[in-house]
Amino acid sequence: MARAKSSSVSESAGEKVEQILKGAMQEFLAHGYAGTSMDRVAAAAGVSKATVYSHFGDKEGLFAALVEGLAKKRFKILLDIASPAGEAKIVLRQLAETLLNQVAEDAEHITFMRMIIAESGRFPNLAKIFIRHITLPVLEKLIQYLASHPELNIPDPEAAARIFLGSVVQFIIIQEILHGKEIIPLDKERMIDSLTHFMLSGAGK
Amino acid sequence: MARAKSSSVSESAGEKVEQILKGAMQEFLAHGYAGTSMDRVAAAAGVSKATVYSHFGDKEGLFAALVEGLAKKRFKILLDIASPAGEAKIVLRQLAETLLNQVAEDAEHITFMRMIIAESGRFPNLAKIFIRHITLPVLEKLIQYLASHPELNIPDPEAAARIFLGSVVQFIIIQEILHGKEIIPLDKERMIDSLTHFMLSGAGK
DNA sequence: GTCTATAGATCGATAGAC
DNA sequence: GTCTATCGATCTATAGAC
Repeated sequence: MARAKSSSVSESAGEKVEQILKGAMQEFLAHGYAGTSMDRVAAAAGVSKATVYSHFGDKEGLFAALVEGLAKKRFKILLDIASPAGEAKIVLRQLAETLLNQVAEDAEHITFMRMIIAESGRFPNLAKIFIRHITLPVLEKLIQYLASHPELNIPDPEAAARIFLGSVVQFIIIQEILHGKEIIPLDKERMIDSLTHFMLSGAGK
Repeated sequence: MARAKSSSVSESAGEKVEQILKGAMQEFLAHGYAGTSMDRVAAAAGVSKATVYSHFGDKEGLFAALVEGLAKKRFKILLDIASPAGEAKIVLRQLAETLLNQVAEDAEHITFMRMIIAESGRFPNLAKIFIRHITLPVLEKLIQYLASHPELNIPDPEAAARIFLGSVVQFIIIQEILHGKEIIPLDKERMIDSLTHFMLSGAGK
């Protein structure tokens, strides 16, 4: 019952590593990089501090490993969202809807975004991992969609995709991350309606 | 030459206070909240640590005073930008242009935005000060402008204003704060063109 | 009011036993 | 590999001299 004290078998291959990553994620998301101590990471992971150091070298190495893993996870989620099919009016509406509902309600995602921005000064490479693995693929999918539907009459698909996703993400940042919904409330549906309205404004109807 | 050792006159009313605020801003912008020590603030301000504490109580009080001051300064700058006059096409283009050029090139403003987002989890009130003093006034001016020009045929000025400013701000966040311009470069002019295109899409031309 | 000096806690990182 | 114990530095905050 109590965990094997281990002697030879070494059944716990990457077991402690995952414990550490999980505990570290918890602490970094809660307190940011500078605000997180290695003692607390070790405690949250249920291992000793020395074990943490033996696996990840130092605090920065642990943080980098953590963010890369999270970015890949988020990458998957968002790419599933952005698989377009059907009429433009419906596709665009659904994309905005899913982003606003899925992301805005996901507290961990919110906190993750906050942390990436927070540490983007000291850790530019982590921000770039985020851009490369999350922002860029979603943007590219949308650009491709807009460009392959000439009936929409969009003069610059790349810029339009930026406007579309930028509006949605910034809405989430203001309402959720910066707690703006208590000060400037605005229904998600109205954002969705207006976004699709502008995107379809050039269509022949 | 050397500063008066002071004995009675007390010419330095809020002199040290301003020194402290200046030094603190420097340190907080460079290292974030948790990453900044009161020793370094005192050193950067050229005063003793005890003096810092006597004026601002504790670290959080100092941070709050700092952010409130910055918010008011930013508020002024952005409100000057958002004073609309003239034809819609030109007014909107100029607003986007000024925001993109003025804000994107202002390293201090970039860093300030990063810090506000970074600390918005632990210090929600600071984020709210930012929203109330900066985001809200600019948003309101734009809403008022859009609403008072019915020839633009904008169905929901509040949502449209969000889209306009959200696109611009998120563009700055991705390109500048998250270092995205090295990965997804995009000319500001194309953003401006597309933004005005969408906003004017309902006008009778 | 402003300083020096320091208390008391916590930090990142490591040595050494097992 | 993983642990305990600890080092030396640094942290926030304060006491006491001037």
